[in-house]
Amino acid sequence: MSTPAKHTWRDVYDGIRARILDSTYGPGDKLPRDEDIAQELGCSRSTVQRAMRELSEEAIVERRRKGGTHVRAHPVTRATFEIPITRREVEGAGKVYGYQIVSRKMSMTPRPVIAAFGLTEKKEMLRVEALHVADHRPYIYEDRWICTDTVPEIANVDLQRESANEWLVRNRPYSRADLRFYAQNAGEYYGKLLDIQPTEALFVMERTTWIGALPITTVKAVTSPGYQLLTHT
Amino acid sequence: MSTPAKHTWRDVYDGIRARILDSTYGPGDKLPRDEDIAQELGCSRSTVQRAMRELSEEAIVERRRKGGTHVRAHPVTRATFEIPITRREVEGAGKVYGYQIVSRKMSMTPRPVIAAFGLTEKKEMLRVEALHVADHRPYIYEDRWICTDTVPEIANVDLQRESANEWLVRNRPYSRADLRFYAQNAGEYYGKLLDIQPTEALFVMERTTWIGALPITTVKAVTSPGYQLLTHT
DNA sequence: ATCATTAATATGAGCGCACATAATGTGTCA
DNA sequence: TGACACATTATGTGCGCTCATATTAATGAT
Repeated sequence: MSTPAKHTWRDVYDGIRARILDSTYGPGDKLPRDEDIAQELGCSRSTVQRAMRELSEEAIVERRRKGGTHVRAHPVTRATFEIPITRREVEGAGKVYGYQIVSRKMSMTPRPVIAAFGLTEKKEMLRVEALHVADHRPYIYEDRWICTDTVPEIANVDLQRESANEWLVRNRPYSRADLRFYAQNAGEYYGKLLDIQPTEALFVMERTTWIGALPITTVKAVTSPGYQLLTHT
Repeated sequence: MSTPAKHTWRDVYDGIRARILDSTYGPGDKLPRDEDIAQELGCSRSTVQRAMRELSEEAIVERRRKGGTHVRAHPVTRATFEIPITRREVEGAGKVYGYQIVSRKMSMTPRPVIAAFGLTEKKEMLRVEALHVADHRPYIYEDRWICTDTVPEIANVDLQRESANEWLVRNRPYSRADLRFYAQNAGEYYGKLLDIQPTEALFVMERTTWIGALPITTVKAVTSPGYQLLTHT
């Protein structure tokens, strides 16, 4: 049964996707060539290609030159998260944002920081510990290392007024970011800082950024209890 | 200074991106029209469009019809994660995968499950609790609710042989997925199941899927201590 | 049979054109 | 001044063509 009147790439996308969802094409199956689909649907190959690229980017389908298009045999859930600047996140939730620096000093990078950046040896960097506050309650504690070789200007920035978070993101765009999520107990240290029990389970986000091959900064953001990260969309 | 010899969309992409990274175009700035960029670079508008779409999808740039293209004033970190089938994740790490069902029975959905699906009232669904094992140690405990109205065949599936996880993903593709990450203490219940102290902090992933408007399944996957989720790429 | 070389082929990309769509700004009229 | 209809304009999409690229499959030599 041919299905004409598919002219927009979205139509094609929906059509193919529907056929996959209703198991007309099962996992591992090979789809027809773009050109054949185009002819069947009465549209041009470029339109089919546009639809296929979308399906491919969403990990629904796998494409290989000469190999053709296959429904992914081992589906993966691919999810996109948006991690905004903390101040905007707090204000976006209708809360009062606050920020205070806990410490700021030059130090030699400990092993975990060296590993995060993928460096070969110790280095002196600026370490900034700060607390983000929402409605006067601790929200996120961040332990940040900034590579002063890459970002020397940071020495002259008043980090009381503007968080390192914001200053960096607005002045030092990165070309690569690594993210890492996990859970850990508050312990005595974070317990005191966030004003909670040391046994509490905390959600932690680690973020490391580079410009080209040069390290910019790595942050360990320890969220207060109850924090959740949701998929965008 | 004009920059000719930009012919592939990747070249254009890199060029624009470099100009943003080195602050030639700062946050909020308006970029030239696609056509002007095309002319300057000596390529066609469609090539510029291709590059721009990429920048737009990566949240580096914002495009509006008639409004033009602007560098995002408030950059966000946008990260993509891939969450594979647990068995493949374990085997991919070179470990021995095991799986056992803890319980399986029809029950009325509790409030959190109703909320996850966005239902208006209670419903009877199949609840499957199971433990994923890596190298004979507890790896992930999953507490899953499956909507038997949407997936009646699940009643006849031998979930001892194939995890609900895998069966569903291979037989019931979803059209929408919601994800939620957070941390929680193991407590007595999860402590016993995962063979750890009740005070341990655990990383939890909740995943809810629909086909169209119909609920398929919602899972709370409680990972064992030390689990980390990394960005793909 | 085995391996290296070569041809065939499906997807990827670029171009130029036309038209669609959605915002924005402008002009008209009260 | 303010509200509303309308023209303008930058991006979005579709098409048909061409060539590039990556693989697979066929071919031939050893």
